[in-house]
Amino acid sequence: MIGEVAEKSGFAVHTLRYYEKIGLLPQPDRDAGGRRSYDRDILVWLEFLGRLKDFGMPIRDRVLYAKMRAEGDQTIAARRALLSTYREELANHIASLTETLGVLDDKIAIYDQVATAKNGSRK
Amino acid sequence: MIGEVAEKSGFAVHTLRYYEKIGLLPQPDRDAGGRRSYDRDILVWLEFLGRLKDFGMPIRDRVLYAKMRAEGDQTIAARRALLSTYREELANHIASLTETLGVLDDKIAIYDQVATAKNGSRK
DNA sequence: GCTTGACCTAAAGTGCACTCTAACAAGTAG
DNA sequence: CTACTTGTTAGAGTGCACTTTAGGTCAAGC
Repeated sequence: MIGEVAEKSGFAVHTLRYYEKIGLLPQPDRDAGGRRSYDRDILVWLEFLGRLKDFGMPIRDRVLYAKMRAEGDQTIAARRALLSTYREELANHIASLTETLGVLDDKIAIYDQVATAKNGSRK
Repeated sequence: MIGEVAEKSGFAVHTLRYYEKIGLLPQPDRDAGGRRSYDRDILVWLEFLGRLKDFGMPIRDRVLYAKMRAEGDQTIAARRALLSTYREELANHIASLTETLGVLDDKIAIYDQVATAKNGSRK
């Protein structure tokens, strides 16, 4: 079962066990042979964790978020606050990356100009 | 002099020496006491390196780019190709981050709804 | 002349986030 | 019955990008 979740989620089997150990994933049920048997909604959670990871939330805070989530409704305000902080950071980051995209486009355009000038002068 | 560049660029002194050792920065001139004396345009280069770093270009490729740059015009096509590859990657990354921003906003909105429902039911 | 502070080098250490190893168990196909 | 696959654990190892340490030089101020 862990292999299947690994394949569908894109995380390695090792990574799933590691995530479980550090508290990012809930302790799954086990089958008769002691193997992990996951709920289907684990994939939704993993997809969300992947997003948190992709934009740079450190694993520490992902763990914190996961633990609060496991504690239920009384942590909603704290979870909202945590996500809000990262939401702002992400918005700033996107703005800065968009600027960088423009810088790269400018650079590439300049390289093209240099190349064209060379071809032109070579006639 | 290295302290001044560190302060203006935002990179630590140690990091500047490390960057020099791995070939990201040119070997600067030295003064009588053997201290690094940088050209003013080092700051422009550092700012660009910072951008390459920020969007996730690994140091390996930053070094490759720096080395090609040092080799002069004959590497322009290769440099253009390298930047183009990362430009595409960056555009995709920005798209995915923008999607994630939406996901976060949705989550936050849901948390707000839950909080409102609670206050309402509490009367 | 001594201290302070900025600089120097080479090399070891750090923190993050996995990733792999070793040694084993259990179920399945031929 | 044997081989193969998939799973189990604890703990060691890896790669990246710095970051710190150890041990030193040099110029300026008191």
